[in-house]
Amino acid sequence: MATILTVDAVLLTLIESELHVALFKRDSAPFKGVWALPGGYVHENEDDHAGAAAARVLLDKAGVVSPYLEEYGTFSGPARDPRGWSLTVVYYALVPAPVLGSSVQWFPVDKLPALPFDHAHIITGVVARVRSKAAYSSLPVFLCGEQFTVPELHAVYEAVLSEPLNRANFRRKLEDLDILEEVPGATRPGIRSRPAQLYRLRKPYRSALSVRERGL
Amino acid sequence: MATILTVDAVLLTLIESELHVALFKRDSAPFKGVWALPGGYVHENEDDHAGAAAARVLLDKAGVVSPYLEEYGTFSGPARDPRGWSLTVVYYALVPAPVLGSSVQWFPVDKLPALPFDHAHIITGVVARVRSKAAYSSLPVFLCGEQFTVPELHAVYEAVLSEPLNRANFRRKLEDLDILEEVPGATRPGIRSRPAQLYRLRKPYRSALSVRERGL
DNA sequence: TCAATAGTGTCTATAAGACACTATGCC
DNA sequence: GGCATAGTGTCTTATAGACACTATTGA
Repeated sequence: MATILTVDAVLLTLIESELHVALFKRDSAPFKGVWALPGGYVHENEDDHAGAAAARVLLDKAGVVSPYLEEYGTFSGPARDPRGWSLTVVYYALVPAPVLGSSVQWFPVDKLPALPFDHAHIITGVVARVRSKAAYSSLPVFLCGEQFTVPELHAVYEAVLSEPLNRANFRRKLEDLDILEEVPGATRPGIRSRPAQLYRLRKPYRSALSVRERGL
Repeated sequence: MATILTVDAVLLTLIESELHVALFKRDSAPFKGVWALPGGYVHENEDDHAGAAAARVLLDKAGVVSPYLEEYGTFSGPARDPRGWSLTVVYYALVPAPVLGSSVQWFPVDKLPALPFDHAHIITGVVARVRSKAAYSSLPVFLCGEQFTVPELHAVYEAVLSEPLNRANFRRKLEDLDILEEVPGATRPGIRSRPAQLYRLRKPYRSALSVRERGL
């Protein structure tokens, strides 16, 4: 069993209404110096489970503590890593502000550089999963900051789903979901227009997501 | 990296309208002789990926080639296996006829014996996933044989979801899904009643599943 | 012919989508 | 005051659920 066991993290954010993924310059072989997903070995003495390893990688490499971190699946085989048979557990996370470190860079998900291993394939799969989940869950709220207005969240959904959503119906379904609460008295000023009420996630939903029977 | 990497398979079937899971008597340590999920190490020279290892385990231990085999997720940590830090990739499969081998036995999913590792936890998760998927996909057809009648499939859905489904509406939604085709001229004789038309999955759906926006 | 289950037609209730309207703050 | 965007009320349309009916076989 010389199997290589790693975790990889697909960190996503929204920049100018486009999904972007965080890539890092690899600092060791193989593919040293090449842009790739942040990842690494599981550390048996510090990681309580594979998900903890992914969280550690995100913290170390991007300084990010993501409230939403979910397993996507595994990728494995004899050919995906030049070192031999390998298996990686892929996690994905959504963050609001694109935190920029020295070696991290954000790339639009449909304009990626050449990627090592099967990372292009992995990103394709995760993006499809996120888009699909957005249609029937509250996933996209994690792309907003702690506080946000309904029109802002509306724009985020439209960006992720890349289709227009009726404003009034969007509000109605948000209301039905009952996952947001008003921030009392707080509004986001409008430029030359009416300010919008600020909302935040209700506590029970801060680290999980809410699912609707039909789409949002 | 002395990490233990395994796959485990949750093989499910329906016996007398109850979900049952296939358990095997372990033939090696740890927990030798104890009922457990079929599983094992990945064989780097024969398994093209972790899913292939799961398929191999199912074939070797249960003689089953399941048309539907999907990854559920990973379970990992320092404590789940007495040998040390371990990670298992869990797959699940649904089969029609409860094939019985010498060392395999079917247990109702809510009346399991004491299980080693975190197998009880794994089964709970998979069963929840299967029940949830049944509500909006064609998953349960894999619990039927190659050919089946609509009333039979109807009963399977009711068993998995454990709630009554309106016959007429069930038929309408099946029709909308358009995943079945009539077996020309073939019917299942009724005892003292009208025989039912036999159907089978259309080819494109024989190894995948179809998803509805709303539930079935 | 009748018991029993297969299969269909149609009405009703609910939820989604469309759209027009009102409200409010900033220039 | 008027422009721009926030926020609401309501009509229409699609889909899900309920239910009653007809159809077909075997005893």
